[in-house]
Amino acid sequence: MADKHSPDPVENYISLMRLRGESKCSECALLNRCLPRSLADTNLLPIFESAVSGNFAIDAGEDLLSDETKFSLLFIVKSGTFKAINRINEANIQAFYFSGNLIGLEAIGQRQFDSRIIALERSVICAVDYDKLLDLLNRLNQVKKHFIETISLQHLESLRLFAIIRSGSVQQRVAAFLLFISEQQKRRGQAFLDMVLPMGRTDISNFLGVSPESLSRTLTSLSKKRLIKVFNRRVTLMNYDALSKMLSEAD
Amino acid sequence: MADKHSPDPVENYISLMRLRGESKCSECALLNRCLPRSLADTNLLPIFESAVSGNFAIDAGEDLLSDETKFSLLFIVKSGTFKAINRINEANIQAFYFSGNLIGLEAIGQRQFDSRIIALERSVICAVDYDKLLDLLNRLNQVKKHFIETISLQHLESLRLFAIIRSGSVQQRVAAFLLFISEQQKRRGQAFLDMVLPMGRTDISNFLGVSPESLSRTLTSLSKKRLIKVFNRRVTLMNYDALSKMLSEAD
DNA sequence: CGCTAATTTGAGTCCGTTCAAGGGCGGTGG
DNA sequence: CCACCGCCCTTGAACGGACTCAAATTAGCG
Repeated sequence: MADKHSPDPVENYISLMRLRGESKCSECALLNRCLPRSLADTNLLPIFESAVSGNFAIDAGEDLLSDETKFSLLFIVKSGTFKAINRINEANIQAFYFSGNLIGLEAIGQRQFDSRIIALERSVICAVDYDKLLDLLNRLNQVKKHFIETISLQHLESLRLFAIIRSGSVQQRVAAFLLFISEQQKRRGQAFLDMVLPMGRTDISNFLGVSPESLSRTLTSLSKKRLIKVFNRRVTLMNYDALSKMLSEAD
Repeated sequence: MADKHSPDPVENYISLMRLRGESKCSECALLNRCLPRSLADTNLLPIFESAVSGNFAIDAGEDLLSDETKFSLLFIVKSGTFKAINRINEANIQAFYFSGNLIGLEAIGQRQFDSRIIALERSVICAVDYDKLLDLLNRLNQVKKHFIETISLQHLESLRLFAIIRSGSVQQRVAAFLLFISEQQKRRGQAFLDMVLPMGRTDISNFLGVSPESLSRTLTSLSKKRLIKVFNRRVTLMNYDALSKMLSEAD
């Protein structure tokens, strides 16, 4: 397969992890949107922290893990973006992960990842030991609740994206994608009409199940309709409502 | 919207539930494939059973719940089949649920269902109180593990179906669907080459994001290639390997 | 500044949809 | 038991959107 990615991601992150000692949730900017959010300002936070293996940075284009990585760590994206590509179909992007997202929820059940996870830009990751976490849940009832809810919400989000992308025209898919990215930014408390796509056109088109050419044409078409403005990877939503309406309308 | 479905599903299943007192997991044929499977032959089973609200039957075409139903119960399909259709796009089938599947995992996070769930044939449902279950998980460590793994696996399954359906041609989508159904049968311990589709052509085509005509043509085309045999809703896989290969090949 | 890879644009083709009509199955009532 | 009817599924023909192939332009990077 590809020869560009790190030879042994598993070993890699363990060594990389040592580059940063920072694993204090109390000092993490993400705390109030993360699994232990209910523990802020309580004396239970250190209990959760004992499951945190550490933080580390990863460069653009580097693999976080491969489809042969055994599952033992859950990753939280502190900053940056990742893409998941499938082993079976290289040209198939399974998901994107943004700041605040958990990576590995789909791997819990089979104790094995089934996709390569690649950083799209320099990113920072927090690693949580799953077995330790599972044990701690009994003492951290709120975290138990949040954890299960998080998996559920991520599942729901997948289903919704699924529905839109499956049934719509290229225009609808692209609109849905832009709104999806916008939603991610909003969740992070950033401006949601002005955005910089962290991934290239090819990645987007693969994700949408569309040819890159069709994507390109659609973007210019939406620009001409004054619904968006495109400048390379910088996209501005000029008419949010009109874009939203496109999703539910016939065509 | 449609006026055919039960006026108030929430009230409905509570009354229907009384029709059957059977809520003994120990007497359930599904036990070894269900959440409390690790508790079989232990004295912990009654603890789990205390979260089971009851069993009830539901007729073909009836709603199990609507998109306005507040989430409080998790449903386990004891027998039969269900489809989930989206509120926003009536013609969009979000998922199928088979014997052994859990219904409601996507609703946990937002405490609200977002699709109508309709029985495709006469089916039997087991209802579990989610909050009770959550409390019990501390005492039932194995169930806690299984429960989270189940959500994870269901999520993974969605992602995989998603990937195939999104990227493939109609042939690939149809092949993937047939293999998916086959997989379900296998999981249930039934013959997996010979199957009866519980849903109509329109439901399948909606699920695959394809016109009913295309689906029909594809089925006859696959028949002519001797890959399958179709007789109404009865489908036989004549060449399992060839069908599998179709998923990964270019076209 | 020049290279390479990514993106855009253009033209032609094909696949899947749409629209329309014909069959077949199951249900209902005589 | 059989005839009728409605619905679902299949088949056919024509259209259209998205893909493919090919070329030009642009961005990113040393």
